[in-house]
Amino acid sequence: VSLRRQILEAARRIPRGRAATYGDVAAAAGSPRSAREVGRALAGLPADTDVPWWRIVNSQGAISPRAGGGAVLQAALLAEEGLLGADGRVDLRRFRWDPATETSSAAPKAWD
DNA sequence: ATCGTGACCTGGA
DNA sequence: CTCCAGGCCACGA
Repeated sequence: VSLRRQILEAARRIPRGRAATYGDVAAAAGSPRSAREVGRALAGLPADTDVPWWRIVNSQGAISPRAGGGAVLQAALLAEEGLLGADGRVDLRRFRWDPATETSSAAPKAWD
């Protein structure tokens, strides 16, 4: 369960207004190749978890098609944080979370 | 303990 | 855009 805990701890660090990919979280958890395990860990989260699971999307910036019933809620939450683009996907170029920048609102570097 | 199967993925063709 | 194969981990038999 160690890896799973690592994953959840990493996911919990994602600040508001930012999103991360499954791969990012896996890497932050110390297992870069376990993106799928991230999805599995999220699937088992309790409803009252403090983990911002909705900020985790796939490498395309899209909500995982296998996200189950939570997909709709996820889209709503992402939209609320202004992360969702017009195409229904997160623009990772702008909002991708950098594990190195701890809490900070660390200036999301300007994009263009 | 081993073995087989499945999973909210990812990158390449 | 779709299809294909790889790789890591957890779980049940």
